[in-house]
Amino acid sequence: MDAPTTRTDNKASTELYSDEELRDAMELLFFSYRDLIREPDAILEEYNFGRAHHRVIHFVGRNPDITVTHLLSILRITKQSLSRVLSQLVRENFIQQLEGPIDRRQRLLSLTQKGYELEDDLSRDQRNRITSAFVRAGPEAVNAFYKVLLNMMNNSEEFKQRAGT
Amino acid sequence: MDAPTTRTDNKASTELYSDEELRDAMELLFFSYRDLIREPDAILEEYNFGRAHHRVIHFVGRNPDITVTHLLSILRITKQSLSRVLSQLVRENFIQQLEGPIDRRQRLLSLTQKGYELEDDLSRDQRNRITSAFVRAGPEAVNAFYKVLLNMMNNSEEFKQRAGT
DNA sequence: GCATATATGTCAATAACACTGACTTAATTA
DNA sequence: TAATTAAGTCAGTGTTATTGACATATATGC
Repeated sequence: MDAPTTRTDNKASTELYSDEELRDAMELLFFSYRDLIREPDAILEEYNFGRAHHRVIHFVGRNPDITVTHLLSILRITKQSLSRVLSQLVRENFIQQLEGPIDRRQRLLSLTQKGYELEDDLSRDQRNRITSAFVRAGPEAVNAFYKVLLNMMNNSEEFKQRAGT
Repeated sequence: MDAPTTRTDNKASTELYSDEELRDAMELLFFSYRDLIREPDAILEEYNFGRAHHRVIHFVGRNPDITVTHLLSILRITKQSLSRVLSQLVRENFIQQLEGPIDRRQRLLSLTQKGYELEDDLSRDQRNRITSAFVRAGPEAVNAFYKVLLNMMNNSEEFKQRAGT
C-alpha cells in the first residue's frame, strides 16, 4: 500500500481489530444494506414511490394507530417532508387516518388492507434474504448479529424494549 | 395486534423466524446504519460535502489508483453524478488524478495527504463504534456478524476475496 | 492505417427527498 | 381565557441522483 503514514499509522498492530478490518465491516454493512433495498426499490418504482414511502409504510405497519408526531420522531424528518409522502399514501388508499378517540387533534395512522398488501410485497425479498442468512449462519450467529448491531446503535435499550413485545 | 389476516397470516407459527422477528432485524439494520453515519454527516457539513463525497473518499481510500470506471461500478451511479462530487474533491485537493501509466486515457484516483486526513476524521467515530461493538460482543460474535451479513448480500464471494487481501 | 471501441468529461433538463421559515386551524391544557 | 400542542400548508432552496446527447483522447482489431 502506498498510503502515507497518516493512514497506515495504525496506533498498534497489537490492537484487536485493525483499521482495515473495521473498514471491511463498514463496507459489509453498506453492501448488505444496498442489496436489501434493491428489490423493494424496484417494486416502489411501479407505484412511482420512493424509499421515503417504504419507510412510512414500514413504520406505520409496525405501529398501528401511530400519531404523526411519533412517526416524525422515528423518521427524524420534518413535517413538510413527511407531508408529501404521507398525503400521497393516504390519497391512494394505502394508509388511513383516524381521528384520535381521546385527543381529537390527532390523526392516528394505520395501513389499509391495500397498505398491508404492499408492505407484504415490499418486505418479501428482505424477509427471505434475512431468513436464509439466519438459517445458513445458525441460531448462535443470529444472537451474535443482534448483539453486535445493538452495541453499534444509540438507543439500543429502547429498541430492545420495543422489539421484546 | 390488530392487523388484518394478510399480515398475521404467518404461514406457520412453527417456522424458525417469524415475520415480526425478521422485521425487527431490518429495523436493527436501519437504525444502526443511521447511527453509524450520523457523526460523519456532521463533519461533512463543515466542508459543505454530503454522503456522496464520503462514499467517494472511502472507496478511493481503500482502492488507491482505482479508475473512474471501476469506482462507478462500485458506487452504481452515473458518470454525471460522480462528476460533480469528484471534481469538487479534486478541486479542493482531497483526491488526485494521475494519468494511467499503461492506458493514458485512464485517470487513476487516489487520496492526497489532505484526503487521508479527512477520511481518518470521517471514519473515526465509525471505527470506534464498531470496535466497541465487537469487543462487547466477543470474538465469536464478530465472526457470526460477518457470516450473517455475507449471507444477506449478493456478491459475497467477491467481497470475501477483496477483504481477504 | 483506418474504423471502432473505450475511458473520461461536459452540457442541459428533470426528479426525489430532504431542508428552513412562516403561517393557519382546531383542540387541549394550565 | 391564554398558552400550548397536533396537524397541515405555502413558498423557496439544496443535494443527489437520473436521462440524453455529445466531445475528446487514446487504444485496439483487422
